[in-house]
Amino acid sequence: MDLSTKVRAAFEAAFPGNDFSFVRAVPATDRKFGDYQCNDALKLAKPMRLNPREVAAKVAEKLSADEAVAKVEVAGPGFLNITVSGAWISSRLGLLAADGNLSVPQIGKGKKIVIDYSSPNAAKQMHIGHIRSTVIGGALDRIFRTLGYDVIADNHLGDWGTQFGILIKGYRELLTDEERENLTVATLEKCYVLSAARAKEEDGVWREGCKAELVKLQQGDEGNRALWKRFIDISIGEFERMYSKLGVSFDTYRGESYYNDMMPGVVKRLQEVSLAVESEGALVVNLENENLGVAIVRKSDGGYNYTTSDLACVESRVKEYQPERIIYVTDARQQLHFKQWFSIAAKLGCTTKLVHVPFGLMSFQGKAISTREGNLVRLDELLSEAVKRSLAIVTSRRGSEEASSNPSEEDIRLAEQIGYGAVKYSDLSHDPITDIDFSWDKALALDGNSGPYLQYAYARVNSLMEKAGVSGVEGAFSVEESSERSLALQLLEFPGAVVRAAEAYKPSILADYLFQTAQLYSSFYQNTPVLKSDEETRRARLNLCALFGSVLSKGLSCLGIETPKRI
RNA sequence: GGGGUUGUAGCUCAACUGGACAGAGCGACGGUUUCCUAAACCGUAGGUUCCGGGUUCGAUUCCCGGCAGCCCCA
Repeated sequence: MDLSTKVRAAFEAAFPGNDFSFVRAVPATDRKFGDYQCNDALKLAKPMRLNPREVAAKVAEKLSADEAVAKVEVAGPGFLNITVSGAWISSRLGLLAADGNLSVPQIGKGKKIVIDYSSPNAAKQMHIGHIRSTVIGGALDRIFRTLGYDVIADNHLGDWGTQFGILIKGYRELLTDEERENLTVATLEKCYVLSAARAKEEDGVWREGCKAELVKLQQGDEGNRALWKRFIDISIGEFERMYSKLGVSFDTYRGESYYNDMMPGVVKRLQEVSLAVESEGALVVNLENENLGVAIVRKSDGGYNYTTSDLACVESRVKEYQPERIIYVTDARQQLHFKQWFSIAAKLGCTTKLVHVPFGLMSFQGKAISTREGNLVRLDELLSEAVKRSLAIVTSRRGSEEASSNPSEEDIRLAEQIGYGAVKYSDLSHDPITDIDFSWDKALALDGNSGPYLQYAYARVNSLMEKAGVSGVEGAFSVEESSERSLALQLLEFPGAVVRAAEAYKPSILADYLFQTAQLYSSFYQNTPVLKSDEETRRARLNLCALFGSVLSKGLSCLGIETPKRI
C-alpha cells in the first residue's frame, strides 16, 4: 500500500465518515523534516472547527501504529512529518523492480487517444522551428503509451493548397531533367521559391499558369495528381529520416488533403443548426458572447480555412476511432484558433475531449524564424552539428590520434545518440510554454543539466554492473545510509512523475525528475562504495544501482532519448 | 482598443498545483582523480520571486490594479 493510502486511512480512522480522497503524502520539502509530509490536516481544521494541530495529532496517533511508519511528528501550524521505515522502502523498491512497467499505473488501459503533432509543410525542408512540436509531441506520445493508452500518432501534414499549383508549374518548366529525376525536398523548395517569385513579379501569365495547374490538381487531373503524390512521398521519406533521429514515428500521415472533400459537409451542418451565418459574402460563426470573436468557416471566394478543416478532421477521427481525447501540439500563437473551433465542435455535439498543448515560440537571434529573416537553420544541419560536437568529445576521450582522425562506426553511432539526445533534452527540459531563443550552445549543451549528463549516469551504472557481473535486481533491497535512502525514495517517485507529466502535458516534469534522480545517483556513486563493500551491502547497493538504471532508461525512453551502455 | 502568455540569482530555467529557510545548471571563485568512467563529485559567493494592494495560519503560486516583453484578434 502506498503512503498516501496509509495516511488517508489514518484520517479515516481518526475522523470516520468524511471524504478524504484529496489527502496525500508528498516527498518532504526538506529531508530534515522526514521522508514525507502531509499538509492536509490544515485544510480540514476549519470546516471541522478544530485546531489544526489537534487534527494532525489525532491522525499522527493512528499513523504511528503502522509499522511502515518509523516516526511521525506534528510540526509548525499542523504539518505531519513522516519518516518511513527502511523495511518499507525496501519492500516498495522490490515492487517497483518486479513490475515490468516500474509501477507506472496503467490508467490508460482500454482508452484510445489521438495525438496530432509535428505537421510540417510538404515540399519544404524541416528547420529548427519544427523541433518543438515534434519532440514535445513525440514525448507525450511515448508517455501516454507508457501509461497504457492506445495512442494514434497522426501527422497532419500541410499537403494541400495553392502552393502546389506554383510547385507543379515550377517543376514542369524550371527544373532540369536531372533535377526531376533525382527529386529531393531541397530541390522542391528551391523550385517553389523560384516559381513563387516569378508569379509575384507581376508575371500575369506565369501566375495564371500556376492557378491553372492548381485547378487541374483539384479537379483530379491524373498527371498533376501523380506529381502531387510524388512530392508528398518524397517529403514524407525525408521527414522520416529526421523522425528516426528524433525518436518519433507516426501511425498515420493524414494531411489537409485527406479532409478536403469533407469540408462542404461540415459547412452544411453548421448552416443547418444555424451556427454559421452570412457576413460580407463569407460564412462565419459568431463567438463573441464567449469572447472568442468571429470564426470564418468559408471565405467570400468560396475557399475554406483551418477552422473548417479542423472540424472536418475531428469529425473524421471521432467517427473512425471513438477516442477518449485528441491532443494537438502546436505553437501558442494558435490558441485563439483552437479555442474557437473547440467551441464550435462542442456546439456540433462533439463530446470527445479536445486538448490544445501550446508551446512557446522559437526565435533565432531575437527574430521569428523565417526565410525572409534569413535566420533559418535547417534541422539536419543542427543534427549534424550535434553529432560533430559530441564526436569531438567521444574521440578525444579515446585518447589516441587514430580515434579522432578516423572515428570508428561505433563512435559515430555513439556520437549520434549523444548529439540527438542533447538536442531533444534541451527542448524537453523546459516547460513547453516558454519561448526559446535558439542558440547552438544551448541546444547542444553537453554538460550540467543536459541529455549527456543523464546518458553518462546510465553508462556509469551499466559499467558498474558489468564489473560486478550482475544484470539486474536479485534478492531483497536494503537501505541504510542517507545517500542510499535519498536515492531510494527518489526512485519510488518515478510512477508519480510519469503521471504528473501526462496530466500536465509537460514532458519537462519527467525530464526534471530524471535529472534530479541522476544527480542523487551521481552523488551516491561518488561517495558510496559499491564493489568494495562487504558482500551483503554490495548486493543491496547493486540492486539500488540496477533499479536506478531501469528507471533512468525507461524515463529517457519516454522522452525519446537513447541510453548507450557505454560512453 | 480587446484577448492570451511570460516576468524568479549575472545568464538559462525549476519549484510536485497554497506549505516550512525559493532550488538547479551555466558562468565566477576554491577543492577532489594510487579508489566502481572527472561529460563527474564537494564547497563558497550570488534573491525586495517586476511593482502596489487583497484573501489566508501561510502567496513565486489564487484575486484586483498597474508596468514591461512576446504573441493573437480588430
